[in-house]
Parts: sequence; structure tokens; C-alpha cells
Amino acid sequence: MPQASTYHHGDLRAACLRAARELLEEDGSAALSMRAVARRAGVSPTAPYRHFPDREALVSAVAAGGYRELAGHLAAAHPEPATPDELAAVAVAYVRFALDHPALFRAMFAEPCDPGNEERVAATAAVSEYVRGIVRRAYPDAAPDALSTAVWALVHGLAFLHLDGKLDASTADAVADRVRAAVLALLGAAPAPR
Amino acid sequence: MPQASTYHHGDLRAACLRAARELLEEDGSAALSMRAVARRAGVSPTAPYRHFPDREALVSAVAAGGYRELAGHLAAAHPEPATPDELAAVAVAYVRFALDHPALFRAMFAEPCDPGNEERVAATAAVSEYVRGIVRRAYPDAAPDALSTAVWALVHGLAFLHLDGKLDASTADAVADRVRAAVLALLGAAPAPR
DNA sequence: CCTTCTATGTATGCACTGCTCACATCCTCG
DNA sequence: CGAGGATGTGAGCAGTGCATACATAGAAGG
Repeated sequence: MPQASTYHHGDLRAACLRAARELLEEDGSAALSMRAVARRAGVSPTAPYRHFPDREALVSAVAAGGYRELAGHLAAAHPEPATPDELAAVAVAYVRFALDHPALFRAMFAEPCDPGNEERVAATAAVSEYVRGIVRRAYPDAAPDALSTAVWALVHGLAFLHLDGKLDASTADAVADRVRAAVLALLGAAPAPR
Repeated sequence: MPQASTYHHGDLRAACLRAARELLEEDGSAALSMRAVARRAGVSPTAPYRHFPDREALVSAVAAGGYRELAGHLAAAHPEPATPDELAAVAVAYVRFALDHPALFRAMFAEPCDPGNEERVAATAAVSEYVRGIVRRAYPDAAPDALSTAVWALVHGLAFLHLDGKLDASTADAVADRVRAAVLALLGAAPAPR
């Protein structure tokens, strides 16, 4: 625990990430400015630049955290899904996450994932691997790449269409039903699970 | 054609949209500022505000144009798709459009489609209806809402995953093959076309 | 034809932003 | 204990969105 020494913050990097995350949740991505983060962390406007070379880097770090959080959220929905129903439950959790954290979710996908940011690349790769693993386990006889790509794309697209108001997202149940139905429809085309 | 009268531009609104579109294609969404648009249109920094109440409105108008362009692009891929293969061709065109105009595509979906902007809402509704109509025609016996939602989400998700570099988009052929395979897989689960 | 009204463009200015650079402070380690 | 590097501060620049007051021109009506 950092003592109340005025000058050095103690863990400014973490404080910046937390502040950025809060700003994102409260007022959306437009409110996520370096200076606002600094204000919220109770620090001078340029202090965050000691930990993040530029705004891009801050956003990428927040996004990376978002990926980790998403992975945890999915795992919580079902640790090792194997049946189509279990897989659909994970899909519902994915869309739920997007709807619960719209600004964060957009930050995670709005800008191109610059290959320069290793943390971010690694985090997205982890999600990708997670989905692939699930599909491989559930459908060992299918072409895993094609099927997991299709599943991820379907779920990802559903998340965005709900976010954009193209699909009614007013009740959680309706969203869940829609996502489940779409995923099960896609999986119906795959070889039946063993 | 407007004469070279210095003061009044002639059709500044259209010029702004064109300039904004160019800036988007050239340097991405960050370069799309009111002032940059004004500069490119050869007009004072605040002139565009006569035609767009704020930046949001300008972006929404550009996005609306993008939706119309996308609709045209899809129709060009196949005017009235009925078979799964034809439908897949339209899907490929959708993803192609996203990859050819990444910044525009992101502008179309990055921010929540505020229900206030009628032009934008109408434009997205048109695309939605277009997809629905295709699916209804191709699969008259399926639940049209569920199936068209699933198809759109799949294709939309594929577009974003390619945009974000999660799927290799280096060659157009590879992208097309992947999209086709995913769409045909999904459609395999639907009642066969008559 | 001349006035007036309104749409459209201009000029100025404020608050804010990302970012740079010079400086201050503190912790660590030789 | 003293040097040096890490971390924070401060002032300042260029650029932004936008509001407000002003200028201009083309159309409408006498």
C-alpha cells in the first residue's frame, strides 16, 4: 500500500488504467482524455506520459485489460463448454459483456489492433485461442479453423448489431434467446458433437 | 456548375461530404476534423457549421452515404440472390467493402447509431431490409427474422475480424473463400431452398 | 429599381486536447 | 553519502470543437 507521500504516486500506471476505465464506463470514449485521466488520478496533466507514450498506448492497455476481463467472463459462463448448448451460453456471455460495457467493447475493436502493441495482440490472440479450443473440443471432427472463425464472427457480429441498436437489446432475455438461436442454427450445420 | 463567385460556395454541403470522405480514406477517422474539412473545401473554419450542427452530424451524414454506397455495392454483386451461392457472393461483397473502405466502415459502426439522425437510421434500416428480403426470398420456409439476423451478424462479424487483423486479409481470394465457407456452413443449417 | 430579409460564409475567441521540453523531487545503488 | 535514473511538475505550442457577433449576396416584395 503506497503511503501518502505527496510527490510520487506509488502506482500511477494502475491508477491511470483504473481512471481510464471509469471514464469509459461513465461518459464513453470521447471522455477518455489523457488530461482527464490525470485529473482523476490526482496528478499533473503530463504525468501519465511517464507510463504511456501516447493516448493510443493508454487505450490499447485498457483494451488489453478488457480482453482479459472478457476471457474471464466467458470462462465464468462455462469453464469448458462441450455441447452446443454450453457453447451457446458462452456466446450469450460474450454479447452480454459487449452490452454491459459498450464503450470498452468499442475501444477493444474500434481501432485497428496495431501489431506494435504486444500486450494487446497477445490478449486478442488469447481470446481467439479460447474460442478455437472450445470449438475443437466440441467438434473434433470439423475443420476447427473454419468453424471457430464462423462461430466467433457470428457472435461478434451479434454483439455489434445489438450495440448499434439494429437488434432490440432492451431486455436481456430477448438478447439471450436470439443469440442462442443463431448459434445453434450455425452449429446445426456442423458435424454433430460426439 | 457554380460560378467562381468567391463568397458563396454553391454547394458547400456536398463539398464538405466529399472532403470528409476523402480525409477518411486518406488518413483515417482521426483526420476527419471540421477544420480540415473546411480547409479542403477552401472555406473558413466555421463555414461547415452552417450545414452540420456539429461534428457528430457530419460523421453521421458521411456514414449514411456509406450505407447507400454499401447497398449499391451489394446489389452490384448480385441484384436478386436466391441460391446459397449467390447469397454468399453478396456476403463476400460486404466484407470486401469493409476492407476497401476501413475508416468509412468503422465510422458507420463505431459510434452508436443515435436515433436522432433520421438519415442514418433510414440508411441502416434499408440495409437491414435488403438482407432480410434476400433471405426471405432464398429461404421462404425459414423464420426470416432469425435467419437474416444470423446471416447479417455472421457477415458483419467476419468483416470486423478481418478489419482487426484477427483473420488474414492479405489476399482477396483467401478472404472470399473464408467468407463463402462460413456463410454456406450457416445456411446448411437452414431449410434447403426450394 | 430599391429596400429588406434570410441564407450563407467570415472573424474572433474560449475551453479543451495531445504532446514536448525544461525543471523538480525522490529512490536506489554504488 | 552522493550520483544517477525514475517519476512527477510546469509552462507552452499547435490543433480542435464550437459559440458568438459580423459581413455578404441573392431573393422577395414594395
